[in-house]
Amino acid sequence: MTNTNPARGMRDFLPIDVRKREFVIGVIKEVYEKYGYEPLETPSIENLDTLTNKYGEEGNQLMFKILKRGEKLQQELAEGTIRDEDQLSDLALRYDLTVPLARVIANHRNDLPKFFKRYQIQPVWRADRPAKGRFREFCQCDVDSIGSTSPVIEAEQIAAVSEILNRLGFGDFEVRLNHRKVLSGILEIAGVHEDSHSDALVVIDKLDKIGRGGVEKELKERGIGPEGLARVLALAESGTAATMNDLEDLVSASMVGAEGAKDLEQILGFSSEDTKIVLDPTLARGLSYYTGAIFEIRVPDLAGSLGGGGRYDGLIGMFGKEEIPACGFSLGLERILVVMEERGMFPDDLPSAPADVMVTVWSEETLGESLKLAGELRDAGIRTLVYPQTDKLGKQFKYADQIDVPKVCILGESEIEKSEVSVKDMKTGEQKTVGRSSLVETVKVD
RNA sequence: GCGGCUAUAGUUCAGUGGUUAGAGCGCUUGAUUGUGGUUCAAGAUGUCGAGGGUUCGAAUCCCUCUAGCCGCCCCA
Repeated sequence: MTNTNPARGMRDFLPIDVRKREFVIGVIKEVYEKYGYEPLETPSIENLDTLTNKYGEEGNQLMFKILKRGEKLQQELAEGTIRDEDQLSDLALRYDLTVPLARVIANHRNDLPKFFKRYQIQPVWRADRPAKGRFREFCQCDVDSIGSTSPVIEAEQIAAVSEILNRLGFGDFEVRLNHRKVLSGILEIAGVHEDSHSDALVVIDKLDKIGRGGVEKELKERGIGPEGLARVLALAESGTAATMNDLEDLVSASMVGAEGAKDLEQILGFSSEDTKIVLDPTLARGLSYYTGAIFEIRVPDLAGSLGGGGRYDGLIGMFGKEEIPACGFSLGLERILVVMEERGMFPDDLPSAPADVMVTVWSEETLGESLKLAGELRDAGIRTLVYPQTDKLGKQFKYADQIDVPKVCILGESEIEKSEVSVKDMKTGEQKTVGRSSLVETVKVD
């Protein structure tokens, strides 16, 4: 027998799972729409060139690449033009929704408004090792604003995401906020050579996890000198939650650093006091395209984040046309679902039955009559299911019970004779017989 | 990429070297030829994850592989 499990890190969604996903997606869409973001969809597959070198080394490695096909591949193999692994593929599954968006913006600049706000809820793929809340196919819920460098954008996105999480019932999330320019400033002051900045950032990001000793070791491994080391470690000492003043002090000696701090101050100024925003000078984020503010959503239950994002003013320009500023935020649907599942946060009224009413079948001869009755109920907007074959009534009821249908219409010999229907409420066990004309009303009443 | 745990019926799991591998739940049938949930009776279900090894004898011990879960790294 063939293995019936889905491929590693992929999942099947049974009806109840889909209901839960759709409930969360519904809230997300509603809020995004309310803030004036427009829907966008892009293909699952992109040209490999579009995605390569946009995310940093890690991203290149975790991309699902698609083999060249047919004659093209055969020919190239025969000719020996393919020399390494990279040349075997020309397409890849998208790794996130931001880079495809940047491609769309560069491609459709003239068809889109000057300031373009879009949301996009679609799956992305990463060849990562599956873990709690991490899968190889997962759904990202992105919002991005294109065309403006104003910190209003960041504040608005933080507000929208916070509203979503509040509406879903998360009371304890916090938005962690930092700025790539603040990080650059810190590194500049620390005397870290610009070439080592990205390496150093990766290490700084780990401060809260591997501690001072670990950071010292890793910085050394990455060839960052002792004088830089001391300054970067001072950052570790400062802890992760900083005040605006701490932050300004930290970077005052650097021009870029000060710019970043000023940005953050404005973002905070534009944000509601109800939102818990924590300045975290050690937050770095792995994706290489960020240039300005960066943020992340944390909850205590998860080692990872519920979502993250930031400003990427240079990415669209990488597609060879205009430089266009942009900023975005991504919520991880499965992260949200994992926590909601653990905490039992789903509402009780998620549909659990495939229909509101089931019609029984008495015999082969009356099957048509049952179908006709179901048609009448459906015309009245009632979700209706017909037991698909003749069977003992007991079995039909047992099935109705199993699938959790609240009401059953019994259309038996005697009912048909008198042009009546018996309606049984499965919860109370109550049953009454009514004329066909008043059936819809009877079924609709709770 | 590193470390740990797990894999036995549809499912959750018990079974730590000895006859024919068990239980709860679920499933099938009947009590009940027009009525589910409760009850009672009967019944079916297994390549013990795969492959190799040790042994008179392996679900059980050893090795390899595969898959899943939990930490770490990284990420949504």
